Amino acid sequence: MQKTFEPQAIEQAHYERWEQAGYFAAGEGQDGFCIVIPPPNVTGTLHMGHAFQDTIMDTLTRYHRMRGVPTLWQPGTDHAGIATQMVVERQLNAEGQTRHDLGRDGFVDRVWQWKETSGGKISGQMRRLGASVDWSRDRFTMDEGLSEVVRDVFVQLYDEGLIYRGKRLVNWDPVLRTALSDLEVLSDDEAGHLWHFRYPLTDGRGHLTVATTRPETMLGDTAVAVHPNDERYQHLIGKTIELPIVGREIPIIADDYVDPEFGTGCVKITPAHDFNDYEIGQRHNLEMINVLTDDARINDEMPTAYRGLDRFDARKRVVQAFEDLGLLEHIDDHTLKVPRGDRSGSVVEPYLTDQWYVRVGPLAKPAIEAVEDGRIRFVPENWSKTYFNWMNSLEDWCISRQLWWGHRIPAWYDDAGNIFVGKDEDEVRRKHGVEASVALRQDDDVLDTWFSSALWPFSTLGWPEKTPAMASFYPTSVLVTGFDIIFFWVARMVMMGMKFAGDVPFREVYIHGLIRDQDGQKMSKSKGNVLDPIDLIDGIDLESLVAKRTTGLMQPHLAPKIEKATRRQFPDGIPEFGTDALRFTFASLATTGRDIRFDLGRIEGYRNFCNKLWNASRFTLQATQEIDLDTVPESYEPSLPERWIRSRLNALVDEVDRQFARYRLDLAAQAMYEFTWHEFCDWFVELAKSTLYDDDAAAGDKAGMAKTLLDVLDTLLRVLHPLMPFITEEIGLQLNDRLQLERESLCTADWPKSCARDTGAESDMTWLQGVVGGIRQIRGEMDIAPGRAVPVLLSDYSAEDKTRVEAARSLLMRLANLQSLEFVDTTPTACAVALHSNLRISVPMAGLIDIAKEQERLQKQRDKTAQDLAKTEGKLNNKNFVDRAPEAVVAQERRRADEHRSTLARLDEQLQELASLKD
RNA sequence: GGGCGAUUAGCUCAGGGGUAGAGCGCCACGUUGACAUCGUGGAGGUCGGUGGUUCGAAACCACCAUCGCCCACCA
Repeated sequence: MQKTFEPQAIEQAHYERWEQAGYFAAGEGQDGFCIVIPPPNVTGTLHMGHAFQDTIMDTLTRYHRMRGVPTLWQPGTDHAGIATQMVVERQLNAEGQTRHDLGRDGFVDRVWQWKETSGGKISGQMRRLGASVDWSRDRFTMDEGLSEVVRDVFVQLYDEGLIYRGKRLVNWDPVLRTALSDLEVLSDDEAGHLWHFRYPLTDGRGHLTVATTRPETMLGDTAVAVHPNDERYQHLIGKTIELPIVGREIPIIADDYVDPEFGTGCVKITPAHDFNDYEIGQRHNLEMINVLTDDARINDEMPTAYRGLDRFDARKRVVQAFEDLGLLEHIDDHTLKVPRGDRSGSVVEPYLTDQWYVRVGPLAKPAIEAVEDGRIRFVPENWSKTYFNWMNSLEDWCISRQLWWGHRIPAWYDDAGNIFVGKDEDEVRRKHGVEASVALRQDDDVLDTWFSSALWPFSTLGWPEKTPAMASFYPTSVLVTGFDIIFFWVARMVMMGMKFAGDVPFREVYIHGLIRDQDGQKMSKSKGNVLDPIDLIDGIDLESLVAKRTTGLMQPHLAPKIEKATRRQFPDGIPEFGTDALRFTFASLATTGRDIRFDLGRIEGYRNFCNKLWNASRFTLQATQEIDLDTVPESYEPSLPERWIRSRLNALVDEVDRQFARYRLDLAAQAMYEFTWHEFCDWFVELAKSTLYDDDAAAGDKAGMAKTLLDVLDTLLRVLHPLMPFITEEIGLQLNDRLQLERESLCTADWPKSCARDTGAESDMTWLQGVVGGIRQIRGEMDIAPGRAVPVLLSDYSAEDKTRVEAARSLLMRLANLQSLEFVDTTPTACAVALHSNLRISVPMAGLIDIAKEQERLQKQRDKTAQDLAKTEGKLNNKNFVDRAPEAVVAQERRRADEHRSTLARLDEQLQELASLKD
């Protein structure tokens, strides 16, 4: 074995072997464990969030696979309608073309081509991460099979009246020229103005003043509203005004919606361009006048001077017109929520169009109940609140998009405008009796990407066929995802899963946090703080990293800033950490429901951990190399360290089981780290040396120790495997020969069963560690060179102390590097002393110890003990405490007080002796 | 306007009614035959504030402060 662990040397070869051997193939049988992957965008690449999520899913999957249940981690990718279409359109633009040059079919072909070249990137990255997905089941949301499921579901929902087509206001993205769902619109505060316009009364008796943030929409005003109880305007209700510029006479109406406190208390009503105004328009039967074209220019119905103007130019023109007419009262600065499309970033317009909707009410009800009654459990629990919050106030879901890339809506129209819905044109004609002579035209729109995503848990498992996979794995076990798509995805999967697959899509939803950079900033290309998980695995030099971060920016002027920050943060680039270290880091950071700052210090620490494990294994193999394990005597009785380490190992297995069950990968990782480094390496390996390196030790004892060392390492590797598959595989296979195992991989090895603890061994070892600790403390604080052996005298010992020392004499000698270890009745005055319970451990001073230094050291201990004693006595002197606290607690405090008193007395005694020595 | 979360060592974070924990960083000593990506020892915190419950609160409750996120139709 190499002296240092080199991840690159082993990772990829192991993965290829695993994949070829089919270890990740879906198991068969009942009660399987299944995770469906949240399908990443097929044209994207994996970012830190994916890597984090994949680590969690892979760890859980590997864990359950080792436990022997049928297991499936279902992989796949999403066609990501808008995102993908934009990527390809941008490519076309770069070639001086638009999608319209190619036409719909040509463009879609082009996207498919891009999908083929790009799709492999993600699977390559997932393989690097060690993801144990069943590649043979890989799916794409626009696969023929999945597309058919989409059509089936659409048709059934339509037939049941749960999908309908309707003309109403939608969120319209005028750059992409498509409708968006409410979720795809993000509203943020932006600085704007509140314009105060005068609208003259038709009767010529003055005017009223409206305040608006959208002057250009006044062209479509069909009323002015005031609050019914607003005394200022009572006399105006029912009158009309003459709309400036347009000259239309429109009514003044009363509606509760108006807040008299805001603005002037008069609101212009534009039902075709504002959601509230739309509602008011419905209530008052107002005309809806559309002002805009689909790319947000003033349309040809409007006064000629405005036609064709972009909405923001039109705004200026309208304001100017009011000013010219003397009707502009004043302009206030005003902060308002501006709705923008999450993809294009353009300001979204409420726009009157025909769209397809899912009637979500009937679907939401069972989906709410499933979480209420615990058939679906959120982890952490509090996310269910977020879920309920949203589910209880659902609006119908606009599912049509005016895009080319996606599932085309299975609806056809005849020339009369009749709608026929069915799987395909043939079926439509049959089902609705449409003659071949009647021309049918398919709807141009495609479905919202999330429509197919909502079907993912059962469409990937083969629904509507009664496949073995459906039988074994539906409902799936757990959905692992971020809180940002609870609404987009989780809720919709629950609704669709219950409606179509007849049960919840998953039993648990594990919600993890967002990966942020070291400063808590969201990672994004434009901030230039993105880390590529592969770069953390393989390392990357500074120049490549700078280049990567500064090319392809949407805002190239940010490049110098990004470059500077990158050079400052990574002066030497990023070193190679390896996949296992990255995975272990993710797991350690996976605490409940909070965002994660990715700290390079952590991953470095876990790379060191890999190296530690590697070297402990190297030791284990080397030190036991020459030993024939068959020579372990049948009567072999394991030594204290062996009994102890096995007991501790059992404790580890229990702990890891417990933490995996509650998705606390951080605590599981911590337990693994603690055991591996601080119990196995720090203590057991050192203790084992006492036997293995002792020329006088019996051959049988050596063989026994060797066997234990190898066994424990093997079990440990299996415990670590779900989190660190590569390094454990590499070492584990090297143990095969020694342990006469025939396994080909740890992927399919048995998960260790935990056994009973050996409490006697654990307390003996705790005692031993205390004694060694006492001596080491003297050594450390007295600056005695580690290489220098010291004599130790023991006094004030109990019979148990004596037995324990004799049983562990050689261990003590080695671990504390002792020259001698003797029991004495009285110790010489000139000693450094450590107290371990009642046992007095003395190191004679001659040549080793400075009296003043020892005095100082003991004084410090004395102060600390006196403080603790005071605290304890304070409690015991409190009558309430003694009367009301549980007996065990009181007894514990009494014991503690006794110990402190005794320690204190003996420290004082020792201090006096040192003082007398000095005189 | 509603809802959620955070506040613990210099940094990043666990914990949780019974004397404050880890990793990293820091200081000291160290080339002992797995590992300097290491070993041993050490320093470092009135657990955001104020009240309450309790024999006992860093933990539970209330309020407050600061920071963050989500949802919501104020023109």
